[in-house]
Amino acid sequence: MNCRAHNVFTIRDAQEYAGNCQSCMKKTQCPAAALVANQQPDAAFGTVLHRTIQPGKPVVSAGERFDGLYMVRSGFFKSYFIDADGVMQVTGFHFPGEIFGTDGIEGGTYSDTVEALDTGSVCKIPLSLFTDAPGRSGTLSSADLLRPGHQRESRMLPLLTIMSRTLARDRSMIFALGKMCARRRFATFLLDLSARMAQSGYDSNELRLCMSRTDISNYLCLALETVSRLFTQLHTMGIIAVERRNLKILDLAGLQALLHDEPGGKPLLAKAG
Amino acid sequence: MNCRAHNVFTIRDAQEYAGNCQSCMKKTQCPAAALVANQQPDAAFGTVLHRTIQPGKPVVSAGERFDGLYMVRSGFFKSYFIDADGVMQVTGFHFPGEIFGTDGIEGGTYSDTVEALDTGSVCKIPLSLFTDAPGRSGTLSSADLLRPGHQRESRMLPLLTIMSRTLARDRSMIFALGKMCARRRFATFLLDLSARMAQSGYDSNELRLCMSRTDISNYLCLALETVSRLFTQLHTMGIIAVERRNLKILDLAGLQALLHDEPGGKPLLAKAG
DNA sequence: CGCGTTCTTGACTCCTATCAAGGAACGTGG
DNA sequence: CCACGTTCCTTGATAGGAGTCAAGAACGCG
Repeated sequence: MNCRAHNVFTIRDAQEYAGNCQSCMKKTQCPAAALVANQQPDAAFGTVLHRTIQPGKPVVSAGERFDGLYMVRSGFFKSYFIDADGVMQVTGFHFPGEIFGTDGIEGGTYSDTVEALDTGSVCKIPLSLFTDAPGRSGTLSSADLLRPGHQRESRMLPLLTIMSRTLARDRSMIFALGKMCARRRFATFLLDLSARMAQSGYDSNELRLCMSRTDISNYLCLALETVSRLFTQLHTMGIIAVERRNLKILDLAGLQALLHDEPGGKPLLAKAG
Repeated sequence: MNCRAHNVFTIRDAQEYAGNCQSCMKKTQCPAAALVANQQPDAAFGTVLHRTIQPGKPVVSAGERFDGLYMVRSGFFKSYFIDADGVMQVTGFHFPGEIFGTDGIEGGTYSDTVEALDTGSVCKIPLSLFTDAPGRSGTLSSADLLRPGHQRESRMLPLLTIMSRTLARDRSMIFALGKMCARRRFATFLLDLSARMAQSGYDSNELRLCMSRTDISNYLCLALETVSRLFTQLHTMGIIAVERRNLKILDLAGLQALLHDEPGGKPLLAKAG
């Protein structure tokens, strides 16, 4: 447990290094960076570890002991779990600047395996960074929690925010799976990818799909063939241009329109009113 | 609607009363009870409010300002939201002893409407109870968070636990919607109800379905007719006995077996291996 | 070039939604 | 007590979206 932090990088083992939040490209979006900043440099807790991952290799594996959250520094990752019957479920894709690992908080072990889709790197953020008292006052008031914009010493807030965001994401996934037909689900997926690419600093119209068709179909809970057909369908419609794993959004409005018209699609079920 | 209860109840308005956690039937399962117990009686924060709800009336409505979590004291509740296109999604049912309201934490407003299925009562637990410093030390160590059994002053832990549990529940919902055929989804639903009835202190084999077939179908994202057919199907198979909203589980093993065999059902998709 | 992996395309089947109608329970008013 | 409308639920017939089976194309790699 070394912790000579800040400017000097310290080797921990062959793979892990004490990260330098000051120089990190993602420091503006990373919740850890802010917390590390106003803490004693020599504090034993709160050491952010940097690690590089080879394509196809796991960052964490399901069942491993929980030891913190992870932030994606570079590259793309997918997470999945395998249920009792051996059925795999891809639970998400992770982009630079995003956080994963919250699934390990409660049980003490991660429930998802997260692996790199290409070469990438992550920072491990110990949970203590969010929960231990900082140098100064560490207590929270509910006002802190309810006004995220407010700049107080509420170390816990980022964690709550991360979890709430995950909750919201899961909920829209439930909605997508339950109430949307295949095409609408697919359009939602593309728009989500696009928005997150933008968030991560990429061109939102120029997607490099880093995952296989199989991954996408599993994630969207559709058959592989259905996904493939949807790619060609939207291509034919002139909404996107696809060539292998490179995708261009040609008609954003058209793509968004797919979310609202029901092309005979799935259930309408109970309308409001 | 009276409120001279326990020792001294204080009137707040026509509906709300300061709850008395000491005498509450649910105090062993309620996260608030423990926290209230070791706090100054006259503290301004942390007042748990008790409220009775008429059938069909909302406890909270989507869009309302977040003002705490709720615990079900008695009765049954359903929560739902209505999306931009006016499609309703029932997001869950809540049993005595369970908590709802976490969906309001991040945005500052609730995203779900929660309404009573029959006459019931709830306690409102202010978030401050989990976040404000108690009389004594209020700081947390990660050890507290990772060892739930440990009896330390970690007020935050219950909140994290509640959120993690919600997260886990949502995830299994995603799995159910994405990877299970209608019958398996239905069996999962019944088993879940049964387990939670037991948790709430009822007979796990004798379910009084407090929600309509429409609610169930919406929740499971199936057509109303499909749900109806499933009731009769399992009835014919001798697995359950249904009469209106009263349901008896006659063959638990048989019900559980439905989870594992694939009767031609939905996708198998990517198997592990 | 052969071979494996990934992706596309086509033909067919089946689960479940949709349409349609009939029953059963409940409340209200006569 | 019975007619009555309303709501909730069941059952049947039909149709369509997406899964499955099967084969072929495109790419990457040794």
